Amino acid sequence: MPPHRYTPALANEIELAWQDRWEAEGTFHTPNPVGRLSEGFDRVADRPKAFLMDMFPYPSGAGLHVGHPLGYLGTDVTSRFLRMDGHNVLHPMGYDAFGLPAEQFAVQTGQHPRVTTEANIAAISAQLRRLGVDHDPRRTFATIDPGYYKWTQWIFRQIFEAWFDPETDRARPISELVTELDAGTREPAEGTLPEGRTWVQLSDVERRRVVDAHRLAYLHQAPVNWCPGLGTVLSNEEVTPDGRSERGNFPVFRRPLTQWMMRITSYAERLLTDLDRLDWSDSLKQMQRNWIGRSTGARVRFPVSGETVEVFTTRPDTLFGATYLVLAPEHPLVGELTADRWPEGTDPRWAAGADTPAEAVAAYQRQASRRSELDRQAEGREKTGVWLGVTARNPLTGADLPVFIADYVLTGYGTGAIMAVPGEDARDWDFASEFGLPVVRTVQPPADFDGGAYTGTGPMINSSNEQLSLDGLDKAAAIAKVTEWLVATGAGEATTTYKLRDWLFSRQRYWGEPFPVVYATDGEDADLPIAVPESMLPVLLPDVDDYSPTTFADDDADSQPEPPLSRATEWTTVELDLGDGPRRYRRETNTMPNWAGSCWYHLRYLDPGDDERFVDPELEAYWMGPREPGDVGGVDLYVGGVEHAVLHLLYARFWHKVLFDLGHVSSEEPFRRLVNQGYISAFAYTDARGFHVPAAEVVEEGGQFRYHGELVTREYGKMGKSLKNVVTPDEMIAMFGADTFRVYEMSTGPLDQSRPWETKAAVGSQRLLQRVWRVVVDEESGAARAADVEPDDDTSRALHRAIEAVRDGMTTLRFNIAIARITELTNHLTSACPPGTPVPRSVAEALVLLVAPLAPHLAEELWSRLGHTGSVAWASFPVADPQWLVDDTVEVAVQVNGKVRAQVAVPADADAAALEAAARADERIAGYLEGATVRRVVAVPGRLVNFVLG
RNA sequence: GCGGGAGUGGUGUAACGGCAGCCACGCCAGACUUAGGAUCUGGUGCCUUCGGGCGUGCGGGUUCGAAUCCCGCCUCCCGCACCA
Repeated sequence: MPPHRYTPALANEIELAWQDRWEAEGTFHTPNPVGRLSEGFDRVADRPKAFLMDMFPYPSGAGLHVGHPLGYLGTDVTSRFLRMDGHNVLHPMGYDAFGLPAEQFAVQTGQHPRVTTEANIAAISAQLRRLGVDHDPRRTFATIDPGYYKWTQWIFRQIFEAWFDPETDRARPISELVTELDAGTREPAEGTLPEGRTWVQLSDVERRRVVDAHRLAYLHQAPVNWCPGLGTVLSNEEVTPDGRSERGNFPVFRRPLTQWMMRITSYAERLLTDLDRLDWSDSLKQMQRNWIGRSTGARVRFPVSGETVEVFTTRPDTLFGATYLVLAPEHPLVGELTADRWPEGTDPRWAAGADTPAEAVAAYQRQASRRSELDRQAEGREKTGVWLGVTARNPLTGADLPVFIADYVLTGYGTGAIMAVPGEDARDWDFASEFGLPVVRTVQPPADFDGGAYTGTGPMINSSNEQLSLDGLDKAAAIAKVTEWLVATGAGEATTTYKLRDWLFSRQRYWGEPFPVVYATDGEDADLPIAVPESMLPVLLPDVDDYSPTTFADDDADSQPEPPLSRATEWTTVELDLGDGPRRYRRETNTMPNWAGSCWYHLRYLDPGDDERFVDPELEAYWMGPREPGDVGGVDLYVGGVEHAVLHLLYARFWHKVLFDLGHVSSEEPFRRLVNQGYISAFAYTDARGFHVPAAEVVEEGGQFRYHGELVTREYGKMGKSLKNVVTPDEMIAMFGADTFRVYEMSTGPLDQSRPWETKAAVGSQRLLQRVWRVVVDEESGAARAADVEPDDDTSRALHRAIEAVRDGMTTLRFNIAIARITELTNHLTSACPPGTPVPRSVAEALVLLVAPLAPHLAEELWSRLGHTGSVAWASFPVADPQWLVDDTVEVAVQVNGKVRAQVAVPADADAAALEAAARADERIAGYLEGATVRRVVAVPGRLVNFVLG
């Protein structure tokens, strides 16, 4: 073997040396325009900025497999490209380190979660460094750092001390609400005043309750997802569709409990409409739209025995067809409406075998609360419910409508009550069939319609009386007309509703951010939260002996949450002076959910050491501010997995908008452009018993797969320990070096595409880098082959075409294209400049610059062997000379009736007439045209000629 | 059920509406070698009577021209799902 060949051993040597040098020289220190990190800013002051970010990892003990770095490498290549192309690039990395896995590990081992978490962070950080990523090491942090979560608590305080003003459609400080309430210029929001009282009549404590009910972060007793198996409550987003916990797969029950909530629903409309201003994939936007779930329709009020039941419907046009009402079992009016006894002749199906309506209702409510969502599904969609023993009056027809409760109506969506129209709604039809309720069709189904609920379109029928006629109208016209009637008679109005619910924000866990909240220990205000003053932040997480929340039997729905912090008794009670003298308080013992820390970390990268502010407004404006009026601003490229499509991304957008409203940031959105990287999947193999065998030891023989000679079955799926198919970056680096690993990982497809892993295919990337090396370095002597000679025209054309295509691939995140064009150029140079001949310096240098973002260590080494002393990371990326992008002559296809019959060479600037003449001159084409009638000639300069024969 | 996306060689993929399969893996052959999981060179969609013919899931349409645009099917992937 030649002494100076680019082998894996040499690659490793080069890589380690350059990684040390980058660190020592601070090559990837990104200067801020002002403040602590501004040293060196003059070097980049005239550059445009680019802020690139990855979704930061959770430091689990398992470390990284080859799938994890895909996105990190995508941003790294982009970051390096943009730096070379004249941007001031910010590409930081941090760790999302609070959360369940670390806590569970702590519970098992008795070791503090901080210890294991920090060890895991160190391990992953070393793995990332070995990949050669260009993160600014000064900007890294973890969400568990007190210097970070101090500001998470500070932001919570901002949200707590704010309310949403529906008139201006934005959050405002709560003090402004109090001022307006005191001045009488604003009425408290609906439902926040005690019955029959006004603001001026209230005591101080009563006023505090009213104000608290307006806050964006508020305590609320409501049905929540209680998971006895985990000993904690969960957000809707953390519960799977079959009613189990996303983590641990335990049953989840709906239980009324007092918990912290965040009023994200106030932002539903803005979260929805601002999606249009973002550069995100359509599918991702659609997922958020579906989650927000906007529906337009009407509220309609139905009188029921002295009360009013308000329903939400998207089909007010079918009001003539409403034949009964259904309330959710948890609806607040159920108790009041329930009749004392069953009327004569009550249908036994409606009474469910109970002696009185109250008994039937109580039994049904109990059953509904205990039934997990899973049970509901297991029973299919069979409709159940009971009658309350009362009827409502249809405001339009005056008809009596029996009022039921049933669990197919959900509390928390719309008004938690519906008008049932069995003729046009499948669920209502099923219920009506089950309970023998009448059906009135109000939309004419087509002649061949074979029964059931008709949900299609058609002219209105059976919809007329002395008050109103909708007959013959189409859906839109009928909705408009009936809505007008509802408003005129006071029976309802048009409205919009959302599927999005407020965000359940407290958890009964140890390993999370403590709330900066205390309560008085006695008095009538003892249940009212008080925010800990800014000066007392952070509220540090205390040490405890036992990290586990009290858990219960999976199915113990009646159990009560007992957070671990409630056992830290010397922490939970505290004497503070909050302005009115020292007083004893008890601390909030819930902690924040895992999502809190990731809601704002993009802002903290701008200067994680700032102890005065959560972010310097000047830095925020520079790195994230809008580029022109109306621009949303935000991170320029955010890359991460699609699994965060609704949870993290919705929460982070919400927090960012609150901070925007309160004037703390100038950007309206956190992430301007977002790309979901694909997944790397892998083959796994099972033996005859169905057990997984080590994938690395399986060999293919004639289309069959064998493990130690034994026939095995191939499966395709995730990479995982249990499937015995994990490949780690460390293994790849040992086998090939980090640069080969990077190039291979980037060469297998566009960044957003999923792809299968195939370790042995990486030799292709290895060969490419070896050829690049050989073009620049003489393998025998180790000397650079570059010489000051002019490249020939073919080489210049190959070079400049490659430059153009590589730039395109880099900006569109299609690194596979960039690598393919680099390969073509390299292959050209390999044959144009065989060993022993000189390589034009301008071409060799350009090649090194082209590969630098992809294989940075190799590029640094070659750049220095070419005589440069500075880092290639800061060299200028080549720009294509347009002169070399066009050929003097081009080969043009000649078609006859759309089929290619010949190639002719013509000058590149030949016009249509010249093209046609050249084509006709071709012998073969002349043969085709002879004796035929040419009906039409299409000649596209530079592309082709097509003769259409008659 | 509703919504979104995708179907191209044995594999990963590439093609401003303009010569389908760039670049790789694999495979075949050769060179250099004591050897090769090294390196280099060439070949590799299918059929063929060697003229050519057929090929981008299937069927239609628009167009001089369709992998690409439109319509209808089929298959696969993802998300949501009793949301009134």
